[in-house]
Amino acid sequence: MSLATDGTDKPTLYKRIRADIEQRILTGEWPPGHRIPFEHELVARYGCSRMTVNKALSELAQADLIERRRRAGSFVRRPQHQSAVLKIADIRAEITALGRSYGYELIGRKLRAATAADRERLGIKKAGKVVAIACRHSADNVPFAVEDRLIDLASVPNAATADFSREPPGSWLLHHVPWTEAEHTISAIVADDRTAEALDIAVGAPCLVIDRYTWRSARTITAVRLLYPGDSHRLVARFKGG
Amino acid sequence: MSLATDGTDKPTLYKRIRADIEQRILTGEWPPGHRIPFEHELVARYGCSRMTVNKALSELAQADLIERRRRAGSFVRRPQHQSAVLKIADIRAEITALGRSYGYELIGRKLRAATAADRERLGIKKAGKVVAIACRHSADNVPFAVEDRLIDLASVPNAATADFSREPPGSWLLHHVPWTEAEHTISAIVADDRTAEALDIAVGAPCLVIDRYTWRSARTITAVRLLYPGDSHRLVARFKGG
DNA sequence: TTGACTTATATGTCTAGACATATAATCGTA
DNA sequence: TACGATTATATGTCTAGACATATAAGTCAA
Repeated sequence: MSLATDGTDKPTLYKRIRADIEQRILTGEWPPGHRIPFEHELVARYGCSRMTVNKALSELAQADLIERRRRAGSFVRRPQHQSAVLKIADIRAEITALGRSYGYELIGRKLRAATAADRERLGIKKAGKVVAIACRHSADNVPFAVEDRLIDLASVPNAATADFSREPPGSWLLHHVPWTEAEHTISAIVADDRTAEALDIAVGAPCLVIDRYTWRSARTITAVRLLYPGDSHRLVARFKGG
Repeated sequence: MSLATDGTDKPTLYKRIRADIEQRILTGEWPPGHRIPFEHELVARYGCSRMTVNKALSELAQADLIERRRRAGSFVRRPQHQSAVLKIADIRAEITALGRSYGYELIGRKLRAATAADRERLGIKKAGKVVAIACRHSADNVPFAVEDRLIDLASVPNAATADFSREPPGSWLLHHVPWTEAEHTISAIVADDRTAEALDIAVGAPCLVIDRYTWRSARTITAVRLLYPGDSHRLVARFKGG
């Protein structure tokens, strides 16, 4: 999206209009509630057609910077820092991006009929089979995160025979399931014995927890819980400019 | 964005085109890498002008569902669940939305010359004054979160005289600073004595930490740390369809 | 003052063209 | 075969219009 232009290239007109307005909003020249010039006024100012300013304003509206009201005009919105774009990177990508070596280790893997707890966790009602996987990701041979995953075999049958001893299940799924939606829940716990050992931290140390529930057009695919040492890992969410 | 339409209203054509394509992607009919029909083919299929299908495809590209390549065509992208929209609600809104009563309490407030630690935290270099605020938010009279905030008076001079004994500083800032950008960092810690007392939890209990750094066009506004009891609070981030 | 009706207007969507531009594919040459 | 030049083409942007529609504002009657 809106990159930092170095000024050498000539941006297109609608992008210039969008950037102009965005800057006035960000510097406070046009405060929240301020009415932006009407489309026909911008048409006159920039000497272009209405479709061009409309495209600029539509994108600003999509980014929640302005609100458009029929007959009334377009208005600067109040900043809503409750909505931020959170980057939850693929763990391997995250580690290699830091210039560290990625390591993966399968701890356990079971194929079983779904227990009541499994069905609860996957949000499915019918009986069926699941694959349960426990594994560990490490950076420079230091434990980075432990993963505890359930895959619904009704949705992903060939996960039954996949080899997860070398390829992480997340990566495998990414390449074998067409398109998914997901919901992430973030919380904090303290490490119990098992977790402390797996992450090589002290019992009682804080851990960041990411629970991800993934589905595809109303069918559950997988549920995964990732545990990170809480003092060394951080999630960064940047507002706007995604 | 894409709401569940009840079918009674007739969506506009470009929205229908966008929804049609989105559904084929989400159901897996068009898997990642699949080439979407060319614009001129969609023009023929829907019997509309090119600008209309272009608008639909442009929005799908903005949502990262497809990738557009000149001369080559438009292609379904691989799902990138590393990017999710995190809703960090205004605390009062979050609590009242749950049907619970919101409570606010100012714990401490100091106006001082910025210490080295203050300048570090706010990312400023010059000497100057800051306001340091500690306060607590509660739901149904149970501690919900404690807040530890620093405001840069060079950027927000009238914060020096604002009354934070009734209005939370976050809410005050929202109404007195035109527009801001922010970066959030999420981590986990265990409660120390002071935190445990403020949140009415046990020492050593897990806490979710949100550090928010807010600025406006390269000027620091405020830095805030929010501590939530880690076992009772959860952050939810939904991928796509925000 | 209040409520119902009318009107003006800014935005929402759409068209049938146009030229620009990046680049995949082809062709020609060393 | 390898590489450089050419060409074809899908997307990117833009225009000068058009009609639809929601709604703020004005009008008028109870």
